[in-house]
Amino acid sequence: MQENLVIVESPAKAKTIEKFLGKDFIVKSSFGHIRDLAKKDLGINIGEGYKPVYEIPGDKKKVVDELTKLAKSKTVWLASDEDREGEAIAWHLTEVLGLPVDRTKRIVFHEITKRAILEAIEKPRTVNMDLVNAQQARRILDRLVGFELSPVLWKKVRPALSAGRVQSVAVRLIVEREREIIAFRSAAYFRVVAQFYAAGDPEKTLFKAELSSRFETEAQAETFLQSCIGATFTVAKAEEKPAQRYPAPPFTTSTLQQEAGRKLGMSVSQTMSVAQHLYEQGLITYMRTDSVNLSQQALAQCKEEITKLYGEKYSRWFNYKTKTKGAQEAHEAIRPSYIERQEIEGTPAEKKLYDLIWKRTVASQMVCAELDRTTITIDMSGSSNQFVAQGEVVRFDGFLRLYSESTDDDQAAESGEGLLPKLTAGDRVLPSQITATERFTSAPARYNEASLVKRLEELGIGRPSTYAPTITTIINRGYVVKQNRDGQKRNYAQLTLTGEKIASKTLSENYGKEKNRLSPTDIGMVVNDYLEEQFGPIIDYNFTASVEKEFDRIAEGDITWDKMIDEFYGPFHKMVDSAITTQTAKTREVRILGNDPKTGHIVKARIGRYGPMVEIEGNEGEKGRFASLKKGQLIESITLEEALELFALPRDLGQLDGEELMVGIGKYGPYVRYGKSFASLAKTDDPYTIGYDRAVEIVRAHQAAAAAANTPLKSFPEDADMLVKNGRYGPYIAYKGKNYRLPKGAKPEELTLDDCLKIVAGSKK
DNA sequence: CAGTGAGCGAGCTTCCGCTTGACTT
Repeated sequence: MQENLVIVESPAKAKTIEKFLGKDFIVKSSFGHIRDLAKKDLGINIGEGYKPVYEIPGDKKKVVDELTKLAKSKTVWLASDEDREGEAIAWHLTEVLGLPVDRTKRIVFHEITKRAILEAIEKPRTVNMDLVNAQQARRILDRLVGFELSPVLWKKVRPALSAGRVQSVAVRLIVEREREIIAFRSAAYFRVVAQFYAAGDPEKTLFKAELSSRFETEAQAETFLQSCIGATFTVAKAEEKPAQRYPAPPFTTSTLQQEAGRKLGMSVSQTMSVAQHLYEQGLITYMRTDSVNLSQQALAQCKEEITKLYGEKYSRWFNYKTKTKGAQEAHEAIRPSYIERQEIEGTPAEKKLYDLIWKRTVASQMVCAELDRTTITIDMSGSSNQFVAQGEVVRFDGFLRLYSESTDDDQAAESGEGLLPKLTAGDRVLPSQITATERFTSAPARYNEASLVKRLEELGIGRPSTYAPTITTIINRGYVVKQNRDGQKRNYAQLTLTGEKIASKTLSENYGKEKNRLSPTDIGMVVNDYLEEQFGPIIDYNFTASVEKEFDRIAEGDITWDKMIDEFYGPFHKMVDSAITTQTAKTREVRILGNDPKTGHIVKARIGRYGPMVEIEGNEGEKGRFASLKKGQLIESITLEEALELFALPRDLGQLDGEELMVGIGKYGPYVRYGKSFASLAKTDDPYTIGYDRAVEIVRAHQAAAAAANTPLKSFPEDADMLVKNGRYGPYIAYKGKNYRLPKGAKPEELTLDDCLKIVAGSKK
């Protein structure tokens, strides 16, 4: 019979720790928070000093019952995480389990190693109420903001919307980036690159050098190329500087999300779900962390592994310090549980993510890469312009042997050059070719999920456990869409000087192609503008940082939580009152796009009953024509041309089997209609351009699928009511008007009537 | 379910952070 009960937050952690502690200890998990503010209403008694009303959510009752039972006969050790939230969990446990706060043992450790845990057991403390109060203040403030702002939006904009300290800033970032893009005007310029070789080099080995100035027009570029004819080129300066490159620190939640996005193309929530699997199998440490710290044990294992793989000179013992604003460091960095395990079994995604974590962790303990950076500056006769060649040579690879971090900046790759010839000042070089290429300044990039997380983290907004859910929320509320955009074609000019001849040609390229980028919707923009206007201080980028400072003061015991909340709530509630009594948000604002060239009537855009739309006004007393905007189009930025295109639907494609074939966009996306049946277009089909043949193909496939869906996978002569069908979520059982899912691993074709009846009976609770 | 472009109005929606499964026809 165990004498001791240790309570941690995560069940996987409980299992590990139980092994370390021996049979006098039973280790259980609270599964995170066990109590929260009442779900209904505000859950805060404002008149009674903001007294919180706590309740145990339905799905936590079972855990709490079990813990309560176990706690009765044992010494309880509260081992929730060492941060504000963890301290609050410990306190809620004392309250709910009826334990004395001043005598219950509270222990903490930030690495899950036997030594760390045994040490923690040696020196228990008690619950730190100042820290708990800081958490209560955080919780109450978030509830006040969320539950007072959201109803204002229901009233002034549209029902079921939401606002909050974190999500509203996330939306704001995306809206402001979009406005930068809308306001951006691309400018063309000419960039000149020469291919030189050293005079007297029999091999004529070419190297590239770029002109330090750029030209605004093609004429200027051409004049410059003319001036190159017959000019002499002399090395003015050749510098070689040693440089070092450092490995990146081990992964936190945010950096893991970024790298998995860039290198593996995984979404933020995919990354978290795969990481969760790895964690549950004991393969990696906890995946929701803001710490870059590695345990002594992990450091030692890295050293051993690096020495084994590459030799001791590649190893460097280095522990990183977390710089992130508001980091709470309750855990280690995300690393393999056992560094010596270089590969794992699992799904392809699990293997790839594990490999990424393994490499990043081990590389963080490797020595710097040693580089030589060479810069050669070249003068030309008759001109003050200079060409500059830059080269980088890796003298010693160090950590690069294993891992190199990706960047968000696609253009960085363009500039990296290799080896340059050995040259000294005064050396002559000869141009083999000089080209002037038209380039264009580009608008700032839209955020993707990971770069948004990165930005939020920099601002200290949100926590590792909320990054993925925050993105889901702003998408679900319809504030933001994640989508791909096709690139557009554009032409650019290129002038090439070879010998004494300048050739000119026009080339074309694609630009602006985007994958999984976030952009605001019209509603997102309206809500953002409204919040900015009425609640500016709350969605200020520094709001979280400034309240965090207050929470820290509460944690230090300098101020009381209720006073802090009171000082916040007074002015905040005034803003709410004034917002409710003043004008509504600008949901009905109309933007005039121009005139329809066919009728001369005004074309305008606004938010209608069914979302954003464009309208061509009708004649006096007549209705106009309406069309919905496409996903990703905005009232603020749609052009007349784009608007007119939207009226091309529905399109008549001709006849099939004596029925009309029409293509349109309905509530459920693009469709082709034949007679009374509808078939959805594939994602890759464009309703504006789809042809007759492809439409027929879709109709035929739809007819075949409909026929297949009506044929059951399996039926039984003994019982006509029992059918195994194929549905959206795979095979299922249909029996007397109800559907039942198959147990995991069941093969539909092998099921007997008896099996099916058992499944039906078993699913009834 | 498959084109629409007001205004009678019940009752509902909502926050952030901790943690995992359960479950969708």
